[in-house]
Amino acid sequence: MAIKEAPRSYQSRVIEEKVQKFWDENQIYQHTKDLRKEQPKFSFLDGPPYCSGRIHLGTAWNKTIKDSFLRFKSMSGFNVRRQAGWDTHGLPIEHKVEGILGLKSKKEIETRIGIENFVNKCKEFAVENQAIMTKQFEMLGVWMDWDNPYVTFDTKYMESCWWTLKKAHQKELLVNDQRVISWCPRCETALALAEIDYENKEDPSIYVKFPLKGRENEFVLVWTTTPWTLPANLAVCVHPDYDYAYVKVENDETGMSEVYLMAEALVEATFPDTDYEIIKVVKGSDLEGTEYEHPLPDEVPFHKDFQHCIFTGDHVTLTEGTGCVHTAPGHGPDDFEIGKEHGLPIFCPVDEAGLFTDEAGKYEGQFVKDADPYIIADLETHHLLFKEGTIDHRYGFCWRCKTPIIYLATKQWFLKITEVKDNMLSELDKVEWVPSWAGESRFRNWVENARDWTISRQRYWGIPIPIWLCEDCGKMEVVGSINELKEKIVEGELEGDFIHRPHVDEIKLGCSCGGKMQRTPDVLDVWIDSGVAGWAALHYPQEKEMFEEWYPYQFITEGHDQTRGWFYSQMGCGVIALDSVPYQKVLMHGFTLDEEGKKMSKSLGNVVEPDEVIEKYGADVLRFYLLWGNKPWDDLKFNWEEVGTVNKMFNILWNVYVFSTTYMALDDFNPTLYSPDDMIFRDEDRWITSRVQSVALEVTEGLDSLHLHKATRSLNHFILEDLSRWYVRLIRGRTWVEKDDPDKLGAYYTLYNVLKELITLLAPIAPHITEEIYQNMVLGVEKDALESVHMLDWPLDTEPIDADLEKNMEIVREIIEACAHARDVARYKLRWPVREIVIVTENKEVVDATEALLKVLTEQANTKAVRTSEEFQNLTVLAQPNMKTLGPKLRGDVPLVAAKLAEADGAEIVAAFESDGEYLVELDDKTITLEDGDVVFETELPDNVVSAEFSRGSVFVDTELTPEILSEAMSRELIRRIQDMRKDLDLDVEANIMVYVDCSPEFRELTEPHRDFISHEVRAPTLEFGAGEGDYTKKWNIEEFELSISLNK
RNA sequence: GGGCCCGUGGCUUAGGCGGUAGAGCGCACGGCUGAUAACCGUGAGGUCCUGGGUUCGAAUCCCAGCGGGCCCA
Repeated sequence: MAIKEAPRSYQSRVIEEKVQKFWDENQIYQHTKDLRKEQPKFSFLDGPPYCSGRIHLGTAWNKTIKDSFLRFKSMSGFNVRRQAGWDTHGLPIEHKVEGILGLKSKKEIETRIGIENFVNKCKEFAVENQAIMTKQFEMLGVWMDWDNPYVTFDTKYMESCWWTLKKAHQKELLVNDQRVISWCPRCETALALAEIDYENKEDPSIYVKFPLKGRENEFVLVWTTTPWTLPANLAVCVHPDYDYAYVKVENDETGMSEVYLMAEALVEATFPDTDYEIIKVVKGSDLEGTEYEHPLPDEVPFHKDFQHCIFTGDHVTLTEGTGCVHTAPGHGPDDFEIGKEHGLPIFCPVDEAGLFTDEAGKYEGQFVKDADPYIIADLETHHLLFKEGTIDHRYGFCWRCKTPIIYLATKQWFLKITEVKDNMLSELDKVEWVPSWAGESRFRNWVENARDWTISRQRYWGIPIPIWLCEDCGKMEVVGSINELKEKIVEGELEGDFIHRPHVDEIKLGCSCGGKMQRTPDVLDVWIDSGVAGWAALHYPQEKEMFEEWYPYQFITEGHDQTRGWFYSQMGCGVIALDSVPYQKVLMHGFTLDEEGKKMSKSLGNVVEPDEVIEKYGADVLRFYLLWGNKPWDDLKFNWEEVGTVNKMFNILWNVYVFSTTYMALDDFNPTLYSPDDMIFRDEDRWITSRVQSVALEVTEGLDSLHLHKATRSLNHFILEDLSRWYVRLIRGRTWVEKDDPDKLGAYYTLYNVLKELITLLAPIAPHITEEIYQNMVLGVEKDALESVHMLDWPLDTEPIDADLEKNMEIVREIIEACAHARDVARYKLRWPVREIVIVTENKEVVDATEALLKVLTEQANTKAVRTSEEFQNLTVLAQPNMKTLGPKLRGDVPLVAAKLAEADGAEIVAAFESDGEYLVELDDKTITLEDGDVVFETELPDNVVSAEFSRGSVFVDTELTPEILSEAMSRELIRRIQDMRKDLDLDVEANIMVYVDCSPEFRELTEPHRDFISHEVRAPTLEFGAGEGDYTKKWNIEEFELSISLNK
């Protein structure tokens, strides 16, 4: 075994497929888990993705966070529970299946297909999707228990869910009640708040006149955007504390004046272009009990005998409308409350499909939204429509079929969340949130506003509500387990998929009264399904052992949409079932948006598939990008260019790896054969070793605190700046030495250990490339090493960290970069050495750094000498007469003095002023005394010096071309040409060649002194001057020299 | 209307316990050449959304507003 030379280019897909196959065939995941079996537990609960068919970028991000963090935990010595979960029930799949089967309505499910077939199809669909999505997650490199996931349709899982409901019943938190709830007329089912999407929608906006009883031409003016709810109007609400005005207005149509009752504050906005007169103002409370007539008594006969009047309520606002609120207790939650308070009937002339019933009189049989124009027309006919327009506002839609929701009064099952809200809030305080505002502000706000939870659904594919009601006495029984069901069964059998509909519907239980109990036909809200995952995944309470080991969970992470979703449903279910919140720490992550910051959606056509990214750049690049692009809790604007940038980083990492293995393979390097005493380590070796440990510290802190972007940024900086751009550059010369040179070995050894450390740190985030490098490089030489990089212990060793050394290197790097800049200005090539550099600084740190890393500095600045100084002494000082003072004083002598000053050494003049306070100029006939201020000085760099500044000083580079320098420069130029030709021939790195240089005598004279050096650098034991026969000959121009080089293999 | 988050060069962003604004990409120019379909250097480019306040000093803290996003009424 030995380190093999790595493939020249980074081919992510090839590597990733190979690595995944390796994991698979060798059960690496299982082995990694086994390795940590006896170590402290870390329990994690996977928020179950919905089996919709394909993962999207957000799901990929979610699982990447989970996988990276859990791999880190595992390497840090924890026995991690990471069971995958799947959410399978509910409307989304029912819809897909309806589509597949060509069903158009809920009714057709029962009449055309039958519930059993439908439910079977739904299950089949979920199972297929689960398999597809599992493959996608595996391709992303996610390690979870894919073979043993929790699935919400699993019988044991459902049993735990039933138990939860039974607990709720025992605590009297499960009630059946008539309330007004959000309803989807397309799916014909109740919806929970979490199942409503809000989007903009255009609706009618109408002002309706309700005639005040017993008054001629006086009306209450009400505003509504849902004309179809007017047939159910039973009252008008006003705010007790606001002022209400009687407004007199001329009716253009009839020419008669009419009086409208409305909130005074809204009069101006309601009559922007009309003359009006306020004839009276009263308090809202004064209006209580005022009677009015329904506008459509002929169309809806119900109203003929009903007494309509005005009530007061604090829910009335003055933000829009008229301050007189149309109230239909059958169609609005607030209205419902008002109705109950005043003993109104809950009049709801609309059926489950959203069609008006016979109670709606004229409108019977019409779909409510379709009836809007007819109702408006009827109002118009009665001259009761004051104003008609449209409004664009936020409106709720069914989360699955996008049908606008309506509010209906129906009997449903509820969990009385309002009664456990306080417990939820105190449990919330025990949870650690990242970021903290996610819990302390956002989630708290949501819980504080919690309402009772509508958990019954009039659908098919879901966990059947385990409630049986006696047909005779009405007694209610909540079944909490399968055994309990078996015990109480009197009719029907437990066969087939007995726990799902329709089989469960056929099971009847015996009642204490002697009657039979029939199951309530509803299924559960799917948010209950996932809400119970904490214990249902462990089959608690049927099985207790795992529960005791793993509950509660130390960590969960989901997107911010789960504030109203899983964070909440788990909290609610947990408090109801176990009086506790199931999770201890939550990372709330963001959404993936498109490049413009818009939501990705099929209709916008801006969806980026994870597969697409993996295909192009690989899973590691995608994973790294997702954790690098921004803070985890901010929304991520997906950006292809940025992915490309990450890809570049991986390429460079690969290049470093190729570089390393090329030489290590060539020399058959094996770090286990040497002890550090056998090798020479230079400052740069100690530096990179220190650096990688500092990075380890940053990565650990970043991952630990879930500031994942800090971990990736630290790694990114290290790979690019420290390792590739600096360390490899510094050691390049050392790798080009033959034999087992201790200095070269020191570089190899350091490089090897730094790379090993780096891939260990990177392994949780980029599991494939690191495994590939580990398999070749580490397992190539360390025969006793663990079989996978993911089994290694997390490396954290602060001992090699040398802060001074890191600081010094930073300074020296800056100086070297300043030198490069100076050379650039002077157009003086890096390849040519310089005589001297002078670092001018008053900063002691710079002087120290220069001394400490002199060798690095000398080599990289390509200079023969380095000097530090507090000032640059070789400046030429130019002295010139100060015309302002000397002009009047010397007059005609000025040019003479100027000439003398120009000849003189400026530095001497400065010295004279400093010592004597004056300077004497000898003219032919007299001596002139110049005082301080009579001369102005300018400094000038000598011709051969260029300077550049860095943050703590300046560098002066002496570029004078001495014969020695030129000789070396030409030799290096020659080497460069020969190397270039070697590359043209694609020679092996270690291949020897013969070289003939046909050039002028001058060039020969310049380069010959370095003949041995040249031979060595280009691996040419034979290096001759003069024309020679070669396999490959090329003509070159170097500066003014023309030459021809021939190579022989 | 309420809650939360975000607003920093053309793009993506770091910083955010107050002290002269950092980076990457892109662009322009130059360089390097055995890691090289790489790489390096330099440069241009910023009212840190706006307006107030606190302070010797605000991108940072406070208030108000504007714009965007999410969630809810």
